[in-house]
Amino acid sequence: MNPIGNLNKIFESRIRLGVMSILMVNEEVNFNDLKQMLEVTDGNLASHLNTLEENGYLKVHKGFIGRKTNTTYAITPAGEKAFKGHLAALEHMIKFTR
Amino acid sequence: MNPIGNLNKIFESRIRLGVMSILMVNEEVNFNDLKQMLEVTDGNLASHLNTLEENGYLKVHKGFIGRKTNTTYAITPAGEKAFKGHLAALEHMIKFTR
DNA sequence: TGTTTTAGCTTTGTATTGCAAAGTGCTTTT
DNA sequence: AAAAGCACTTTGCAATACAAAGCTAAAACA
Repeated sequence: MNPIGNLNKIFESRIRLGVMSILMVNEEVNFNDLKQMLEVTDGNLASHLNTLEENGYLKVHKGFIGRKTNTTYAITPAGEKAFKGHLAALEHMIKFTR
Repeated sequence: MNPIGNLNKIFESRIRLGVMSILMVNEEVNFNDLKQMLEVTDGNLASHLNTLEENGYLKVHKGFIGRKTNTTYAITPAGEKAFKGHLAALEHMIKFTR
């Protein structure tokens, strides 16, 4: 009945939506690449990554390339489940409009 | 490249998304029915309807049923175009994740 | 060796948004 | 006459978004 009842509040942000969809197709992506793909400021991206991590949807890996720091982000199983649920809700809503 | 570049800012709100998807399948719907379908407070709904109207996505018709007021809402051509564009962007994003 | 740049943040400040609750005016129902 | 419903508007607060600035450590450059 309610076409929006199953949408996930966390994924109402365009940036968080973008992060998740990028990480669904790329096993892990570093901070800078995400920043460039989404065309956002670094502070803004960092805070969205933070809320995704706080919700258990993302895991962070602080590593190195050679001796240069390289922080990568990847989706957790919980994140994948939540995101797929959200996409299903969106698809349902879209079908509802036909 | 950017999976979220074509999303419409106006439709990032779950309630506005809900209003639009309801009005895509129902030619016109009155205030109270929208309120019940979306399970929101009247003030909250009114303000979202207002922003949709301000953006030219909705037209409002203040009429009567008998002698009782009945305000109905319907999508404008611009609203339909914008919403379809947003759905296309969402579908594109969803496909991107496969 | 000193200076600048880059990566990845955190902090700060502002502006916008979301929302509930209360108030309003008109009408209908009881 | 009183209560309730409809369709709002207003108020006020809390959460959010975002840019900009600051910050640390390492790297690249001169």
